Amino acid sequence: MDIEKIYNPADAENKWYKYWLKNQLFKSIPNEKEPFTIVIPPPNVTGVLHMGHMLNNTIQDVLIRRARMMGKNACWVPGTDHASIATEAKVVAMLREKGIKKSDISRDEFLNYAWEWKNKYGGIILQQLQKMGASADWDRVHFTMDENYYKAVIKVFVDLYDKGYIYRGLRMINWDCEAKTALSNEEVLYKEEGEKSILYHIKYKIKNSHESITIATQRPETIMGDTAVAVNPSDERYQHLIGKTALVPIINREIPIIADDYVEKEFGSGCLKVTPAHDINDYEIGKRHHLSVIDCINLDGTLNELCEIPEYVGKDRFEVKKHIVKKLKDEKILVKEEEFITRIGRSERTNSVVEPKLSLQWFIKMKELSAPALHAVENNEIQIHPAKFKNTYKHWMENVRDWCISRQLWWGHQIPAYYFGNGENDFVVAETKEEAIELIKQKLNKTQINDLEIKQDEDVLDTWASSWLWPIAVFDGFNEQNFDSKRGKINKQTHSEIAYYYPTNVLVTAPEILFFWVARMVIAGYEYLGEKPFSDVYLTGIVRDKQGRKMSKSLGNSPDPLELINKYGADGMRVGMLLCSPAGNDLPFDESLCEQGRNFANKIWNAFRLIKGWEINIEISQPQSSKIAQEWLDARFQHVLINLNDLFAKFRISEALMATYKFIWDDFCSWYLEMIKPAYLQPIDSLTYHQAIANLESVLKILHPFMPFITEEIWQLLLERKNGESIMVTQWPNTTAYNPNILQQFAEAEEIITQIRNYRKKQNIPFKEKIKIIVTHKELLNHAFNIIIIKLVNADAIQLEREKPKNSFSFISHNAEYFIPYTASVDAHAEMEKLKQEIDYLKGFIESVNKKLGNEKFMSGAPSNVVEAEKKKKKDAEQKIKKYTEQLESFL
RNA sequence: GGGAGCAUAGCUCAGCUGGUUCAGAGCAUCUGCCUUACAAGCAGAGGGUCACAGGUUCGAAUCCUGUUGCUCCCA
Repeated sequence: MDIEKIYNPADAENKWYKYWLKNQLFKSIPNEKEPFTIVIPPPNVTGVLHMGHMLNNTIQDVLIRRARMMGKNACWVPGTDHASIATEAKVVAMLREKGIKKSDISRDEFLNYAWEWKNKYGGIILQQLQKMGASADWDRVHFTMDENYYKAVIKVFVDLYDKGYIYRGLRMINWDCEAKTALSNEEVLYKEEGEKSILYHIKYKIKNSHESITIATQRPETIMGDTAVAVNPSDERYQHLIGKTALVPIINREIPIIADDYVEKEFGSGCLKVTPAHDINDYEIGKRHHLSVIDCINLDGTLNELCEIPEYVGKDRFEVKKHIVKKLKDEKILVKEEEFITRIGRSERTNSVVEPKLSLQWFIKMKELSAPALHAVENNEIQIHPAKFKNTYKHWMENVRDWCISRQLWWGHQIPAYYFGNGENDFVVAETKEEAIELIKQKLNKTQINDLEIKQDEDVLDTWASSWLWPIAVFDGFNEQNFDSKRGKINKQTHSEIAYYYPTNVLVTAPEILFFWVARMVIAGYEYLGEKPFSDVYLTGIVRDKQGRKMSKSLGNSPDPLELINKYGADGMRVGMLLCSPAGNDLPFDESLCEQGRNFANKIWNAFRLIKGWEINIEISQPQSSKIAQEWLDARFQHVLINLNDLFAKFRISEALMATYKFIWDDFCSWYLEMIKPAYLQPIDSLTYHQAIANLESVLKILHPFMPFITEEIWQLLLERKNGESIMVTQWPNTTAYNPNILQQFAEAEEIITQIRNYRKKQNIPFKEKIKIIVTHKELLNHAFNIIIIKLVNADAIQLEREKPKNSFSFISHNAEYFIPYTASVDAHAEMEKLKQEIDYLKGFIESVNKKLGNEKFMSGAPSNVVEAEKKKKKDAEQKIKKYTEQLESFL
């Protein structure tokens, strides 16, 4: 067979991915096997594959492929997330390019465009995942706005409302005046270095007094919303003013001067104007002091009539700011302008300055609902890897806040609340309009309500309020037949898919969404099934560039994963990704890691090429060296396999890969293949050949989860395979008892070989030149690996001689002394110097051991095995000294 | 401001309840080699006051305290 010298991944990848699909090897349907389930963290439909996805999905694929080989019914459910805000922004931008404004079209028209957009671009990322070899069951693709999923989300809203967990309440929210939407905290960005702003010191007159008080603010445009002035209760400067009344400049409204601990004495003038409608802290102060709330800014950022200054009404907040500063200056009320650095919140999407705003929003009460989720992690029912995130999770859960779930957007699940009047309670919550009408009738005690105009809430739900149902909804867990709407629970046993796949096994995701998503899935799982959604949570690292910056589209510092795949192969890329990714740590990604992966692929390819290139001669019998090699490799493989299984169990994926890597490169290629390799152009015996093939097959199996393509390619070429067969459905090797002695013997041989190779190198003895090895102890002739030593260092034999040979290089390995007669002139002086140094070192070593052994406290305090070990160290060192001394003497 | 975590070789990290797995791995670097599977390779080598300062102990990278520096979360 003519095999390419260099592995070419592109062809193999296409070929085998198609083959896997064609033979439905990723497909999972419930059967008698034990399930192993992973639900994908659904990527945004707006997304294209980035390095974070790559890492995340590679890990999932590794886990799922291994589980499949372990004989489980492996089910990896793929899908995407509708990403309310991000997608709506994309669609709005797309429309803008076409010259269409969102405000000019109806909700339905907009949604048509949005669906069109989703259908066109929403699947790209899933196709990209196929390039990296994702073995997901593509018949199970889900989308958070699929018909059934949508219904589930609405059902859950209604259910939680009926259970009393959902309420409508006034809250200070982050408002994006440009996008006219509420933002969650995580959608508000702050520049790391802060932003320059000006702190204005403004004089407020005191009522019935000639005195005034100077407040400091960076938002003079909100003074018309002031309802108090606050000072620190311990601030001596202002003691006498507490309880008096101040006058808001320009409009002269009377407001109290109050004392509150929140005020920092050192900041600004130590005196704070309180504007509860426009600042979150002020809002809290306002609540403590029962202040009124004057909301003088409109949703679009313009001022309204509540500001009491007609010329400002309808003007933008920033424009008003300019006017007001000028006016205050003119009236000499503005006494100081001070530059300072502050954190200004900006909308992630529009970059506009976020306006804190009081608004009626929908909330989920979290305290009670989340209690089981807290306990599940506390008592390790759900394990988080790495465990250090357990604390973070606990802390968040213990201080959980109510969840604002409404978003002022169109793309998403429209809130199923129906209003029939302007009163605060003139609404009902129902899954359909028809049901809503029935409820309204009941509420109003009427049989006909034709005259009423019924309007559904305009807002949609936070995206997380749909994706938190993901592990249940992808199995259609909320369908009518199995959802007990009286209890608000899913009947697990009557639902074949849920009963089989739920709870899933592992969730692989980024630590950033531990709360937004992971915690909430756990909450939903316990609420609807009384059970956790997954047993293990594997938190990946965050992929960063070499400078430690997070990879992001805006920075443009993320390499295109598809290009990396083109360059290094999907397998190479996967290895590169995994090599640098211990769980939960940042991983500074570097392309050279993929290169390492590619090189590794090539290494295996060439091992295959070597074995396949051998010519078999059935006449010859197996040499002893190959027999030993096989025995050793068997033991070594078992040793590694046990370790590997353990690492997988602990989710130490990058270490598992490294263990596999080292086994293949060092043990299999560097040692085993060299041990059995026939002399140049010589044929190999049949037994060794077939053992080598079988060994390579085992190697490919443990490598398959990491490098699916090349392992399939070689596996298929290695032996004749039937159509439809694949390495991915072969059985993961079993662990069996193994002989640890042979590992020890190999370690000894390895040391001897290394010593001899070093000697050759130092003396410049070419490998072709045979050397002689002499021992003086008969039992050394019995070492099992002697035959291998002879082969690998090209010696003619290991000979026994009665006398220690003079004029020889000698070394000690595991208390055995070996001699190699000098072949050329050797610098005797240098050799003696080296021996002397070695002896000096050993003497010092013995000295330190003696100190320990002479220490009575050590002798009585340390366990006996430690004392024994010290004694042995001493003895070994003494023997070495003796031998070196003899050698030294042989030079004289 | 509150909380959590981290600091070990040039880089990325292992190192469990203190003691032969105790200072380790991979990459990078350096030195020889285009040796007959692989130069995307082979054979070797160098490289660390385990952040700093104390303490506990017969014994500390490991436990305790403090200091410094970094990261994350919440406000």
